[in-house]
Amino acid sequence: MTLLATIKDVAAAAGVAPSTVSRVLAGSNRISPQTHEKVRAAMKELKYHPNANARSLAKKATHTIGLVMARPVEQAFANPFFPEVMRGIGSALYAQGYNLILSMAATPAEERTACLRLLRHSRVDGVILTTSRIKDRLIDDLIKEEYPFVLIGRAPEQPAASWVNNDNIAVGAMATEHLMSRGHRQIALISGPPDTLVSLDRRQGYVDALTRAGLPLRPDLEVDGGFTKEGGTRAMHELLNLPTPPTAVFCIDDAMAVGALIALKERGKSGSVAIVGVNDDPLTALTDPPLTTVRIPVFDLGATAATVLIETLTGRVTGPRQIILPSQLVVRESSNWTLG
Amino acid sequence: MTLLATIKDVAAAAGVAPSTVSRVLAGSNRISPQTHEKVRAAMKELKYHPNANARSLAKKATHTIGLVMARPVEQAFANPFFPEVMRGIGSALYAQGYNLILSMAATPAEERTACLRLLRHSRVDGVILTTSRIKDRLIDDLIKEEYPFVLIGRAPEQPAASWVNNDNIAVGAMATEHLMSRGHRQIALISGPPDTLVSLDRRQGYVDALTRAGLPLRPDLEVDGGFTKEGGTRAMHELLNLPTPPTAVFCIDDAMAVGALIALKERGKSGSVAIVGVNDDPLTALTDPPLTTVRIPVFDLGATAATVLIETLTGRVTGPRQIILPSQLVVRESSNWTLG
DNA sequence: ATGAAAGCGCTAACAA
DNA sequence: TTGTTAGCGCTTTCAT
Repeated sequence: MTLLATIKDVAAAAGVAPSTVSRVLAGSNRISPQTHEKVRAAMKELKYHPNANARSLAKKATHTIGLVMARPVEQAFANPFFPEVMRGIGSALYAQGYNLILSMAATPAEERTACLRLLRHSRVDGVILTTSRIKDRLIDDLIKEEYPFVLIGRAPEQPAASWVNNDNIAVGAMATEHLMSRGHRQIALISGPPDTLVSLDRRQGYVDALTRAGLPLRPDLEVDGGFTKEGGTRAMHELLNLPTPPTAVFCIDDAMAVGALIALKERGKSGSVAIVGVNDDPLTALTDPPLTTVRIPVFDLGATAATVLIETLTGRVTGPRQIILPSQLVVRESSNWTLG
Repeated sequence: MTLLATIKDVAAAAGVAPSTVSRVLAGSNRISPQTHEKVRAAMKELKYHPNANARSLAKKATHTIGLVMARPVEQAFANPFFPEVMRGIGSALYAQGYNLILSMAATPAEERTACLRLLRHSRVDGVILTTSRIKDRLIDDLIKEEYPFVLIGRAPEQPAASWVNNDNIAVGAMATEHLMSRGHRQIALISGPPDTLVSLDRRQGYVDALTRAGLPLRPDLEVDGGFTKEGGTRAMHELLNLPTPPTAVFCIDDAMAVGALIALKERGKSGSVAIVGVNDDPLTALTDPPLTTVRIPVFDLGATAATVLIETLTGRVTGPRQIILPSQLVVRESSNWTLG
């Protein structure tokens, strides 16, 4: 602390000009081996470390990206999606020497102001968003103000946006087809709010699969579970109260699937209704019964988003990039039996 | 993007000097209402946003703190402790207008370099560490270089360090006493590596409780589960293979407790050995059987650490602060029966 | 209450 | 290959 050495101190100690030190720092090749050596020695001697703020100011770039996550408290981090996506982002950034500023917002409004603040104050060079809303004011703002960003999800109304997403329609189809292959015909859907794209897309896959199989859609079999465990429990009870309850349920997220399992247990019906979730949360392998689920490449989603953003920032890539990553069905006991 | 307005632009537009604009920005009172108004108007007009880097450079403070987490991949974020502690930190920082730079390291060595880099390059004003090792080189460095930091955990060898911790000894005692109250006398311990303080402290509570009750310590009943689910399963199998197996097991973390439950299920012994975990991971309520656990105030741990760090940075508090937060037993079915 | 001017530590032409 | 000289955008004495 006390008083850190500056580039001038190093220059003086090495008997060169500050700009020469700067060149050494930047790894310029237009520098003689001898001076390079002298400068390096002076740096070591003085324990010199370049000041990132000064550099950012001069270069108009921070080498930092922002990650903004808007989650109501109850969902927050209970859902392991977010930690895992962060790990992916972190690993890509680390590999490229970038830093990560994390901002956790409780509401979309907070998210918007926090995100714009980071960008406008030049604290970050670009941002990664995990929004999933169909209509997003923040995205409009980012495009209007020309800030670089990458979405984890997709933005149907904004063709100019870069994003990386998993194949949510395929996810829904995979889960539903798996259940049909086990003889089910009355397959319910526990989904999330209809203004989220994940929810819509996974439902679409469900609808597609049923339609292809010539099965009718039953609106009474579609319930919103709000992406929470409790919501899943509530939704499952609702379904069980139906005159003709489903024999299988596709839950578009593990948390709700786990909630559904609880409801079944409460009704003494464990194992009599097939359940499929999505995400492959590490703990779902040990639910009772172990949960069949569709594994999303969450880590890769994060890593890819970060990579795309950095490529955009460095100009290695121009124009929007849109990438879809594949998912994979993991069959466990909660659905692995045949109806009848 | 294009070209952002600077303080000079605002000054020109308002017909004042840049320093005056700066004063408005800083909320100085030595400024007339009229000029204040003029300046505010110009800012709005020009969509002015102060540049954080320039400010940091001039003020030698970033208003940003760093959070460095070292976790081998397998533990990483599977353990909900980290997301939750981050939420706590985030909420306190948000309230004070601070930013958070997150750095995820895979090894202690990476953690050390990443942390020191953040500080030395003046990217952050201070850091929060979640280390739990007894002897930590990073902490020595931080103290030597006089960087502000707060630990989540404790640092017995460094009385000058600020930290916030939960009452781990009480945690161990609580769990053990609960098991004794249900008639158990052969109580095993599945712990973590002996070089982590959490592990040692929770074991200490276990030892204390047994000793107070006049029960002997049986070294064969103490197994290292490495803080992972798989480790817990392995450890439980080991215990079950003993000539005199335990009737109850205190696992110092939920992940291992869940692993232990799996081992019991694999051996067809579910419900015949009492299990207690620590953390109250949201998903443990739905294990089979639901897990008794000690709830740690994880969010508060994070929020308090952030608050203490900011108080240190702003000089509101000087000298080390050391805070212990209480935990709470949550009895569920995995242990709630009496040995007969 | 306000302005002028000198930095904060680094980069980037432009010269030499 | 190296040095000189302006900035980058903001804060902060020191005057007035």
